[in-house]
Amino acid sequence: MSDHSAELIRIVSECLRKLEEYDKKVSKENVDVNMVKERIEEVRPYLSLLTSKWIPEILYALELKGEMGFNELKHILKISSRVLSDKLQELTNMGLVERMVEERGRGYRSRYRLTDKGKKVVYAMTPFLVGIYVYRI
Amino acid sequence: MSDHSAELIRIVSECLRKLEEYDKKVSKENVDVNMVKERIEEVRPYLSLLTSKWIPEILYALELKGEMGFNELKHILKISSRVLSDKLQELTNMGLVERMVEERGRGYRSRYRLTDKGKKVVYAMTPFLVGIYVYRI
DNA sequence: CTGAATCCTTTATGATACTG
DNA sequence: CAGTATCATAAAGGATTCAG
Repeated sequence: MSDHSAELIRIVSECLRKLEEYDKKVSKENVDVNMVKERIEEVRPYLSLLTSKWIPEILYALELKGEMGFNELKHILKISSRVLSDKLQELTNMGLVERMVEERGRGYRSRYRLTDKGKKVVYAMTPFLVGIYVYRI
Repeated sequence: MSDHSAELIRIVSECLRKLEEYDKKVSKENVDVNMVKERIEEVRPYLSLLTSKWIPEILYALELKGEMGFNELKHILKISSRVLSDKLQELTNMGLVERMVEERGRGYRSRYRLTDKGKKVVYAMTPFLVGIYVYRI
C-alpha cells in the first residue's frame, strides 16, 4: 500500500489536470522542427539527473528521511559501496547533496543531506514519482 | 532563450511552491527506515521509464510536435537508426507510443505518436523538464 | 524511407577485498 | 563506520551495411 499522503496526491493531481487541459488547448499544427530541436537541447543536460539508476533513489531517500549515513543509505538502497560512493560524490559536486563529518573518538561518522538546490530537484521530480505510481501509468 | 509558455511556467511554479510548503510542514523526526525502503521499492519500477538516455527525449519530442516520422525523429534527436528503432519498439510495447503506417506506392511511411498513456507520462515529466530549466537548478 | 542485422566500443554497475 | 582500489561483467550506445 502506498503511503503517499493525501495532500501530496492532491497537489500533484491538480497540477497534472492543469497540464492536460493546457495541452489540449495548444495547437500542434505547424510546430517548427527547430523549436523542437532547441527544446530537446535545453533539457538534455538536466536529464542525466534522472537517467542514472541511482540518482533519483538517493535523492528521494534523503528527502524522505531528511539525513542519512553512508551505510544506512547503502542498506536501504541495496547498492554497492563503490557505486554509492561514486554517486554521492557526483551529487555533492553538483551541489545537490551536502556531506557533514562528525568526529567520534578514533573514527568518524558522515551524514548526507539535500542542499536547497537538491530539494528543488526533488520537488520537481515529485509529480513524476507520485503521478506515475498513483495513477498506475 | 526558452520557449516554455508563460502558462506552463505558471502551472509548474504553483505546483512546486505547494510541494515546497507541504514539505516544510512535514516532520522528519522519527521517520521509519522501513517506510523509506518501501517507498523506494514502489517507485523503482517506474523510474526505469526514465533511466534510458533516449526515452524522455523521444516522448518529449512527440509531445511537442504531436506526430513524427522515423527519420524526422532521427534527425532531431541525432540518434542512430538502431537505437531509435529499439526505443520506439520498447515504447510501443509499453503502450506509450503508437505506430501508424501509411502506404505510398512502392514504399511506405510510418508515423509515431503518443498514446493517452504516453501523454500522461509526459505530463508527469513536465514539472521536471520545465522546473529544472526555468529555475536553473 | 524505414528499419533489421551485425559488430564493436564505451559506460555503468557489481562483487570482493582492504584500509584508516 | 566510511569509504577506496581492483577486477569482472553486463548493458547501452554507436557505426555501418543491407534489404523491402
